Amino acid sequence: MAKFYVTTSIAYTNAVPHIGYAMELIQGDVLARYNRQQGNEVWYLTGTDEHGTKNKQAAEAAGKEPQAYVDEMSEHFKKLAVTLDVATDQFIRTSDPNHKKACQALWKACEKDIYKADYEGWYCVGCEQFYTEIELPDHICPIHKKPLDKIKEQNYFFKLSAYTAQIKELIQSDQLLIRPQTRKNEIMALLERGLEDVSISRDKKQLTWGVPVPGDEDQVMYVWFDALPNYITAVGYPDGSKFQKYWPADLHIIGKDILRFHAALWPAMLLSAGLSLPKSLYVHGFISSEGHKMSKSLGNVVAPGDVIDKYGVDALRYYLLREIPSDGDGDFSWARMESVYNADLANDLGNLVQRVQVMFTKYFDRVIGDLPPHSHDIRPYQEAMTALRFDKALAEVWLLIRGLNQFLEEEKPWELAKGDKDHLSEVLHHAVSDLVQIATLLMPFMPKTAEKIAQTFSGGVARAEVGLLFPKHEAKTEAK
RNA sequence: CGCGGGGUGGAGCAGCGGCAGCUCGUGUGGCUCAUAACCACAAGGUCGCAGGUUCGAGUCCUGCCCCCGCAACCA
Repeated sequence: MAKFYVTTSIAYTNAVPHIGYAMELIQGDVLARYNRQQGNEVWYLTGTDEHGTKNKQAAEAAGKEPQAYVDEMSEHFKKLAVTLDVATDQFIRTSDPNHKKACQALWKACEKDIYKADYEGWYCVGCEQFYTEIELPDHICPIHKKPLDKIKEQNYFFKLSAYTAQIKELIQSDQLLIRPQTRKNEIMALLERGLEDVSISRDKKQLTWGVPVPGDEDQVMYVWFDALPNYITAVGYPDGSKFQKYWPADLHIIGKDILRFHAALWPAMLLSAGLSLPKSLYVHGFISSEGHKMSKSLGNVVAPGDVIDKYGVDALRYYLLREIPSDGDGDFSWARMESVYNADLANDLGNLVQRVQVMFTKYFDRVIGDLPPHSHDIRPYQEAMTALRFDKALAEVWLLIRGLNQFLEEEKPWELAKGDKDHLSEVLHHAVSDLVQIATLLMPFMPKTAEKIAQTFSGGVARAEVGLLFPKHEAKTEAK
């Protein structure tokens, strides 16, 4: 039995969860469930990133103490996972005392690559944050409309530059596998230019809400140096037994915006500390809404809960996994959601399950009995899963679903029912066998739906009481 | 010359050197087991523009136009 340790990125708690984080959680869940199904020993980790200036500001804006604020925000993310039917094994919070202690241990393990130097930057007192020359060339804070101060302070730096060659080699050779390929290319281009040392701490005057640098009370860790280690502190770094068992992670699921942290800084930290590197990164894209970047001012931000209320959890999962390309950016639109729900879920799949169930009920008084073996070659599905192409895997399942609808059309069981009962039985048993196989393939993607299909034909009996999988949406609206 | 993604029938996408394909929508027909569902057929594309390579180019090369992200603490 192999182990499979998969993580999502940890969500930043300065805002409520949106659909992008939901997608990441769901993608992780698909892989976790798929691996459990294969008999692997899975550890699926997610959590929240709770330190840093922005969290502190968000807390102040909400009139709360930072800890109270992140406690509350973290709950939103935990609840989202439950709502989405995402079965995580662990939820880590970077404000956990254990995490902080382990971060400090990692800092010490990296100490040979840490040195003190002057950091100079443009600082906004209002934001409590540094901006780069490139971000704000005019040195005016866009939020506070005030000139930035040029501040010079002593910080700790990490010798990231020293690891450029080594990391380049590890990524090039796929020892640290980055998928999709285009993201690997992107990071290789960055490595080609060379990595620069990075500041990994802030003066406590600028950043109070974070993990103290061990042995220096005046300095607090830069949030990434505290966030990235969650993947090892969660499982018990430095000396927990789970750490021995699960590290290195098999896969980190991340968004494209944080690729460089995971493909450069994180590996360098691990190398410095003498630890193994994660085996692979999977980088998903962004979701736009109605063709535009989601933004509050445009009013097109999609809350996962709204979609679930209208269409149900599995429909949201299906949309995010099938309609958003697994290797790039995608778009969410309500019209498309409606279309996908009706066409793929209600008409193709839901109706198919229903018609087979009804025929057993009508023609055989519900009795199914034993089933013939599954008949379909699922290698294309498996290949898509291995390649992390959730969209393609689902497309393969839908080929089976459409194929079964066609099969019924060709065999015309409703006509066989008038005479050839033997052949009728054969045809319908084949149909149920197919549906059970389809349910198995769908399980990682839509666990509730898969379960319902299995139940509909469980115990050798067709069970009408399980009900429709995806009631037509018009009906649902009228019922409200 | 900052980096990257993209422009293919009404809509959303696949194809990435060899007869332009899929889903939705539309039209016609079939069927009646089914959630007015399912199945078949059809209409609809000078594959962003201009050059080039090739026996042959959405597919490779060059230039241009247009959209969309990112630019080192927004998944």
